Amino acid sequence: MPRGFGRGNWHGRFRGCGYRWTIARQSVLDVLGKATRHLSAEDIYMQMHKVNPGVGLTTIYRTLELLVQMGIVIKSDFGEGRARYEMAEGPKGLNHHHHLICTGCGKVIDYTDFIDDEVELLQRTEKGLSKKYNFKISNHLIQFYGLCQVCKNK
Amino acid sequence: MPRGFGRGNWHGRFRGCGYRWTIARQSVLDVLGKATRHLSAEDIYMQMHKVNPGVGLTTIYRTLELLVQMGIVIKSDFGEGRARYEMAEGPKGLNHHHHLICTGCGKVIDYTDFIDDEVELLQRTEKGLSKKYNFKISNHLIQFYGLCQVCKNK
DNA sequence: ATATTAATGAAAATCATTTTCATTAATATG
DNA sequence: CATATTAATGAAAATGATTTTCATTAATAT
Ligand SMILES: [Mn+2]
Ligand SMILES: [Mn+2]
Ligand SMILES: [Zn+2]
Ligand SMILES: [Zn+2]
Repeated sequence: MPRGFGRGNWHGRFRGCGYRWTIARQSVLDVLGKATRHLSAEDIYMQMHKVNPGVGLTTIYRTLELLVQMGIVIKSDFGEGRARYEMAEGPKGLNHHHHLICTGCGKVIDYTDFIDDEVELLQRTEKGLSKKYNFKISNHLIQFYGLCQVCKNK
Repeated sequence: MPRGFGRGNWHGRFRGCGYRWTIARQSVLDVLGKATRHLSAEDIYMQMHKVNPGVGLTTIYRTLELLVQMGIVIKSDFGEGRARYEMAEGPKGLNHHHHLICTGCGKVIDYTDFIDDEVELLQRTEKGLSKKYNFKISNHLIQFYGLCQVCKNK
């Protein structure tokens, strides 16, 4: 195993796609892997700066684009004018979920509840829409907006 | 009725909110009212330029912001890096709908064919989420991504 | 007709993201 | 290990949609 590159088989995964395994890429994955929130590129930059001050913001953008394209990271738009990122697969495995967004304070809650119901409905809806509009649906975006507990009581 | 301002009771609606009724605002509503697609601010600017060359892009942005805030216009993000706008209420009355977005060519299809199940599921989900996360849900965003008929056959 | 001030246009600013280009470092090979 | 290849990187500049600034204009009330 190459020195300095520890856990996971990220190295192999990257090499398998023809990409090099670099400090910057490892570091972005480290930061996202430890994150409990949805991070912006700059959030990641600041976290990383403590450990790897040499890595620039540009590289972070490039790395994130790559990770999204590889399906390792999910990019979301919560309407703040900047993208946010999170690992596609949490510690407990695949992690398809949707978001509850507080329009008061910007807080974002992941939810996986009701996903089963949703999946069934989505399949039916997708089937109907595919047929009616001759559309091959491959993905969906579902977000709920409202006020969180804190903002509600103001 | 004030001269030069024809159809609708927009004037009253604006005055009722303490806003003035201007050529620019009328013109934005004219363009959006006639549109059959989702228009960007610049689309509107170009359309309007033929009729009212004096109105600037800045004013269009300001007007759109106002119209969205008044609930007259809906602002959407289809992932192109620019917002698109459409009337909230079509000629046939209220017009809540979702979008099918082609990732191949960018085409956007409105669909209102909510399967009853979809409405029911949304209500159930909103209810469940509200309870579990103490969230007051007021809105939702649902978009399907895929390939349109044309792009599918390539 | 006039006063008030909201609305506007033009230009500059903002700001997240992307592009450019010279340099660095990951990898393959001997 | 040394070296060649070239993907990856950092810094600085560019991009582009949207917003802000500020002096001017025009909608409204009187
Ligand atoms: Mn999430
Ligand atoms: Mn629409
Ligand atoms: Zn909140
Ligand atoms: Zn298409």
